[in-house]
Amino acid sequence: MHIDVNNAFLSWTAIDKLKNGEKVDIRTIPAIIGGDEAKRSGIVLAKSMKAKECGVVTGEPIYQARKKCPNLQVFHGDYKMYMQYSDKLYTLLLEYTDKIERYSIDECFLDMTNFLQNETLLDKAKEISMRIKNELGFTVNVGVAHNKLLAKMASDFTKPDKVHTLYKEEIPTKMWKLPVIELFMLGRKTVPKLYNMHITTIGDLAKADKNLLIKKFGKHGKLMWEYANGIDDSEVHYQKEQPKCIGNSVTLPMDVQDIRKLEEIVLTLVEQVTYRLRKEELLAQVVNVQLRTKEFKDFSHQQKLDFATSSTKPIYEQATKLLHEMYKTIEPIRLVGVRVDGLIAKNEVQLSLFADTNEKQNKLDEVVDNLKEKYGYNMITRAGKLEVDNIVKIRESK
DNA sequence: TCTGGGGTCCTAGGACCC
DNA sequence: TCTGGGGTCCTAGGACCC
Repeated sequence: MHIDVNNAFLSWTAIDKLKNGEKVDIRTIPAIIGGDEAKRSGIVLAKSMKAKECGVVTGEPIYQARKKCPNLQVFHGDYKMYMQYSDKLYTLLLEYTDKIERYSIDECFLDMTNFLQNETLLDKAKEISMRIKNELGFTVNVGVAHNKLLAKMASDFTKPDKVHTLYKEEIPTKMWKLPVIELFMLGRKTVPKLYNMHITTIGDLAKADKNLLIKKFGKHGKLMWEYANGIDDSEVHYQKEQPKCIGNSVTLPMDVQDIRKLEEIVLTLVEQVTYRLRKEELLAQVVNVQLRTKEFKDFSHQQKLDFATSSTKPIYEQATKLLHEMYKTIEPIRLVGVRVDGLIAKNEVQLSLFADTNEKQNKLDEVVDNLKEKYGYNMITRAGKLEVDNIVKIRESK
C-alpha cells in the first residue's frame, strides 16, 4: 500500500488552526501554503481544492497564483507542526504493519504481505483510510497493488479521500491511458524528448522498444520502460537508513557580491550542517559548496577532506576554500548552499594518518551544541555574524 | 513581488595506477 | 617508433523526488 496525505501542508495547517479556535476551515476556501515573497522564497507549497480549480499549481510563484485567483489566501508553513502530524499518521499505521517506509513527511509505503489474515487488502485499505479521517482529522489517498511503483501510481489517481487499486490486469485500462508525465520518475526534461519520439502516454512508453530507450537514456531508459509496464521489485525499506548527505542552503533576500558577506553566510550554513551532523553522530569526508547566480545558474565545488570530521572549523576552512575557487567567476549570488557528503558513523571511523585529533575544537563544538539544545538554535551565535543572522534567520525547527 | 529547500542517484570526463 | 587497455577514485553537473 502507498498512503499519501491529501494536500498535506494545507490540511495540517487547516486542522491546526481549527484546533486553535479559528472559525474557517482553509480547506474550503481558495488557499495555499507558501513561502515568504519578501525573502524571495514565495512559491506555492500546497493548495486547497478551490485554489486548484483556479489553476494554481504547486511550485509556481505566489504572485502568479494570485493572478489566477484574486481572493487567494496565503499561509506560511510550520515544519515542526507538520512533523507532529506525520508522526501521528505513522503511529496509527504501525497498528497494521511494522514494515513501513516513511518515504517523505506525508507519504508511506506499507508492506502488507504478512498481515492479511482473512480480510482482503482492499478492506484493510478502506479501514485505514476511515480511521485516519475519523481519528486524525485529515484525509489520505491509498494505493493498493502488488509492488511499490503501482501502489504509488494508484494513490495518485482521483483525489481526495480515495482508495484505488492497480493490479496487474488493471494496468492497461487504468495506467496506460495516462499522459507520460504522470509516470513516476519522468520529469520536465525527459518528457519533451519522449514526445519527439511520438511517445505521449504511459501505454506508448510500455509498448516502445526497450533497447532503443536504453540506447537513448541509459539506465533511466530501462527504468522508465519497466515502470510503464508495472515492473518493480524494490523492497519496502522499513528500517531507518543513515543519510548519505546533509546540506543546508539559503536563498538570500537580495543578491550578494561581497565575498566577505558570502563567507559569513557560508559560516552560518556550516554551523547548521555540522550541528546536524554531530546530532546524528556522523562524520563527513567531503565538503560541497553551491552557488546560484541571479540568472539561476548553479555552480558547485566539492573536495575530499584528509580526515573524517564533524567539527565546525575544518569544514568551514574547506568550504571557504571552495567558495574562493568559485568566486573567480563572480556574479551576483542569489543562493548559497553547504553540503557534507561521504558520511560515516562516528563509531566506525577508520584510524587515519591525519586523524581529527583536535580535542579542543571538538570540545568547543560540544559546548555550543549543548547551549543550542538547551536554549534554542538561535540563542547563541558569533559576534561577527550578527549582521548575517539578520539576513539569514535559521529556522528553529531544523 | 519571479522561480524553496531537503534529499538520492546517475553520467561524463580527468587524474592516476599498472 | 607516435600513443593500449584495464581499472579506481574524484569532481561537476544534472535529473528527479516530495
